[in-house]
Amino acid sequence: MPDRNVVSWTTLISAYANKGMNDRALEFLILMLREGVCPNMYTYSSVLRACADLGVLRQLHSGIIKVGMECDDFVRSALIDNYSKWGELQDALDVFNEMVTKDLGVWNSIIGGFAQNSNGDEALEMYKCMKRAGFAPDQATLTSVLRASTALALLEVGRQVHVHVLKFDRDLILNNALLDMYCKCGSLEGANSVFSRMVERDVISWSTMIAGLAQNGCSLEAMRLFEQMKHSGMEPNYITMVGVLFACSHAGLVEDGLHYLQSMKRSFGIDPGREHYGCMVDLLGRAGKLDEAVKLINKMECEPDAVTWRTLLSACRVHRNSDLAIYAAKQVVKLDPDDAGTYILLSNIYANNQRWEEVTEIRRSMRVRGITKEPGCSWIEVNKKIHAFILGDDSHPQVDEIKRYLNQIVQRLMSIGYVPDTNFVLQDLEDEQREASLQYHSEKLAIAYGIMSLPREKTIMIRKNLRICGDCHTFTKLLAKMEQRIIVIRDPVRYHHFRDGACSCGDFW
DNA sequence: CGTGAGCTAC
Repeated sequence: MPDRNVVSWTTLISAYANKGMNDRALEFLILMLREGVCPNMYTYSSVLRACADLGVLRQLHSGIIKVGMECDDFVRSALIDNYSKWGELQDALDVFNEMVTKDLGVWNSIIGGFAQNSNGDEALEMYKCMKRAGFAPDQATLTSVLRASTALALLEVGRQVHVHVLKFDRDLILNNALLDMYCKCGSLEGANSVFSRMVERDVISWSTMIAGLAQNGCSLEAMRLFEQMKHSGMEPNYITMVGVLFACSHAGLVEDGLHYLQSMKRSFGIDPGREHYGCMVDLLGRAGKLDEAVKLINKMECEPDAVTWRTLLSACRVHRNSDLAIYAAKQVVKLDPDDAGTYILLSNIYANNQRWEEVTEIRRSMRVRGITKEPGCSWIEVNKKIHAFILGDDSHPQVDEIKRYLNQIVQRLMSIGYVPDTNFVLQDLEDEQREASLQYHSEKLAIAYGIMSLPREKTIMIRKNLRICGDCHTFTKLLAKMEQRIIVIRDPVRYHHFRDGACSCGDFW
């Protein structure tokens, strides 16, 4: 038998890891340990890449510590990366903090870990520390930082990052992230300019731009870009088609949507999945074809999930169909038992129909499960600082001034026909959110602050934790017209792009 | 001889 040293074992393990044959890679690690060959840092960083089980990861980690291999940058970076993949950020951070010196790869791993786990604040904080420690960001760093700015809707931070991106202006992944940042921060000018300057575009670039146009209320442009994409010879993928159907639904193109859904398998070899059906339910729902939407859900090859039913529920709300709303809401609750908004909406519908027993039952099951609705919170970026407004919380230093200003706005709007909307039956607002405090919903405060503080040409970009209520939606439409401002509110589900008295969602959300 | 980190979705 030939002599097998650590290198030959490692070569083998690394090859399996590269091919995604994770079980094989682990088997060979065990075999080599059994033969008494001690793994080195190359072995561990390869096998960590192949580890797809959190328990095994922890075992490997302790093994690594036993042999003193945890001081290697590659090994630590692989550990951080793998813990992040499982969402175990505390473990990732512990590994990171134990190190005295860190190389760029390790910084990239921890920044990427936070960015990918929607922990944008931490990612940006780490990025600052990294620069303070004297490291220059590379493509991977900047991509993660862009992702963090995107998640937080921080256009100004994203613009600053753009300056660094210029050094790597041929990096496709980085440009794609930049494109997405501009789209999600409501700057189609920025996105168009990046897209037109890219020397190379892949399917992700096109898909990002198509979805971005549609999200910002430019569905017809999105459809035109899709035609251009096909014309250029680029093959659409699963995600491209989600964007295309999303555009169809926002533009009310019922026929086109049905056509693409039916033909995408034949034309592009893509089987329609949950996301495509979701767009179609949205499309049919907007058009008021609720029965057809239900039929489509029943016809899906894949199981509908909570998002699918929530989409139908939205349609029921817009078209004021209480019976179907109750049915859809029950499905949502079944699949997502912690969704406070749906319980509240259901209870409001029952209350409106004097079905008090059901109201009591729902309130009881919320208590039992410990479900409470978190207060509405809105964020806005002004002078590179994030200002948070929480319903019923007056801690913003200028809160009195902002409220005075908001009251003036409301007065002016009422003089041109704004009537506060107090129909809450098919909304998920709690009792105390309905009355006097309606006037001070967090997005209204954030918008008022934005108008006070930002120059007229700047888009007012708000991020919200809950969906916008009907009254705030009407208020913002009228305000955008009266003040001639562009206002973007990004709620957890969709974008509302207000301009000239209209919203990109078409009053459907 | 054999190692890490970044992009699009209802």
